[in-house]
Amino acid sequence: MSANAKTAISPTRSEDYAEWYQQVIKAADLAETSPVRGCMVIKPWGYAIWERIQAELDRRFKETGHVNAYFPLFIPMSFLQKEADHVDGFAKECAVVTHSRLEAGPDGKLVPAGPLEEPLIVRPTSETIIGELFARWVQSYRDLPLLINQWANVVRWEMRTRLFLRTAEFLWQEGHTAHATAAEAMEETRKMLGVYADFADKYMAMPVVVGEKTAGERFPGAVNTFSIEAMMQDRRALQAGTSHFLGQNFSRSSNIKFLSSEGVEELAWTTSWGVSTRLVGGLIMTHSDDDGLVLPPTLAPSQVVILPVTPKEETRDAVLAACDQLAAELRQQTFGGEPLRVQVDKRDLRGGEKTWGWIKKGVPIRIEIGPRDLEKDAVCFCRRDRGAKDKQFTDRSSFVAAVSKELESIQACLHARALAFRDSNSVEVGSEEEFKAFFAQPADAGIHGGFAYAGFCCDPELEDQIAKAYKVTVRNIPLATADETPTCIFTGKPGRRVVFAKAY
RNA sequence: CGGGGCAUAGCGCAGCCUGGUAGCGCGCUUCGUUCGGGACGAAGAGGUCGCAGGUUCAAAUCCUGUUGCCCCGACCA
Repeated sequence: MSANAKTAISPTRSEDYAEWYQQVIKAADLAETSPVRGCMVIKPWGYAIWERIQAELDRRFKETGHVNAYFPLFIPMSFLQKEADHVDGFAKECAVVTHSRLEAGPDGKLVPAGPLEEPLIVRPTSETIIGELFARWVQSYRDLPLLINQWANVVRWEMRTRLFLRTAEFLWQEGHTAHATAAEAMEETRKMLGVYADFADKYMAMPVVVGEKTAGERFPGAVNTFSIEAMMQDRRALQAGTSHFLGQNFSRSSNIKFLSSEGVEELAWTTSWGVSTRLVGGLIMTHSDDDGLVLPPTLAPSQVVILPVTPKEETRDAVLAACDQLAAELRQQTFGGEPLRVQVDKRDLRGGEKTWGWIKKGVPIRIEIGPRDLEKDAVCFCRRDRGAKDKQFTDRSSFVAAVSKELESIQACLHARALAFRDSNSVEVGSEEEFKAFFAQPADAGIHGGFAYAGFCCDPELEDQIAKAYKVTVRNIPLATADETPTCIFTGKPGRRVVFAKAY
């Protein structure tokens, strides 16, 4: 980065959005591509964010009665085959294990040997293998509901990858539940969708549109799929989480049966729901600016970083001691019910370099403490959601007393900003002409469109044509207006109120 | 899987057309001067030029093959 650049990230969002995204990840040291095609390496700062996401979601899953378990990475090929739609959906992108060992070939190079009787696939998702186990575990209605979650990696052999948003291997959680009745399974599906929506909104400060997917966008094998959709700063939609009502499809294929209280053998009703490391991508594209990553305080691995300013050797020790003491005091404060995460950066680096490093990493509050502050018992601090030059001075004790409020304010500002952005790029569309005009705006550095709400008849063939013609898809049928029955802007038939957007 | 591009120091690139001692910027190390801020100077470390063959007295450079990456399409919970 050149010293006279106006922004820490180059290019800026408006110059080249896709490249800006890559550069933010690089500048914040979140992740990088690996020697393995399509796979990413998540670096400590990026992984710490994922750990924050995990911790909070795990807490919410436990709160709603779920327990964690772990199922095999490998799935016998025959399992995938049991559910017809499921095969169609995933067969094209499966990594397949066919051998059990390596041997030296004639030229001394290793070759696979010991062919397996039945090839194994690396899980692209675990419905089939978990279904097999559920069938063992469930005999009676007393065994239900079965509420299981798994934190795991999955592999989907993608053609084109982007860090966090689409990689061949990614980390996620997949909840899998079995219930005695359809109503209960549907309630579970909706409940977990709600957990995701609330988490995204409150914890990630990322507003989402909660709704049901159309038939064309449904999870392979599901009866209904629901999603949360967030608007990124290029106005495209990111599917940030999904929750599926699987009906009895997987119970039938995996034979998950139970004896009801009336002594009748019935198939269980199952659900599955997941979010992945894609959320980190969503986080980046929701809040970050042309100076790099911007983290909401809830998710920031460090919420406050203290930068000692030590211009003279004589005052150095006193400054460092004051920084440590301030850090200790700040750690007594809480945010979101947890002690503040505070770090003192004593690295022997030049001030500007250090400051910009933390700006690019997105730490919510930076504090600078120097000898002059010591004399005045003051602190100088900057909020990441404001400009890099926006310094505030206050006396030390009132800063400590107000720091939690300050973090809350940052969280609220980020959310408000994201919501305002989404709303200002969302329109109601009443006709096909308006639809065309909205999405036909000339692409400017990859930024165009937005969310278009419209009546749509949900005919899968028409949806497909629209996708081909405009590269726009129905993101979902928002639950908030699910009872409305507007006429379709394309056909005039009765339809649903849907949100259209270009999608990741 | 189709079309195009690229592969040379940790990162970004030049050199290739016209074969002849492997270079530049950033970063890194040391020293010095600076420093309430993305500094300056000096001295250093670091590369079998993606890989495998071929042509040649001589290959980063020419030829053939191969692998990987990027972009555009197609595909995509």
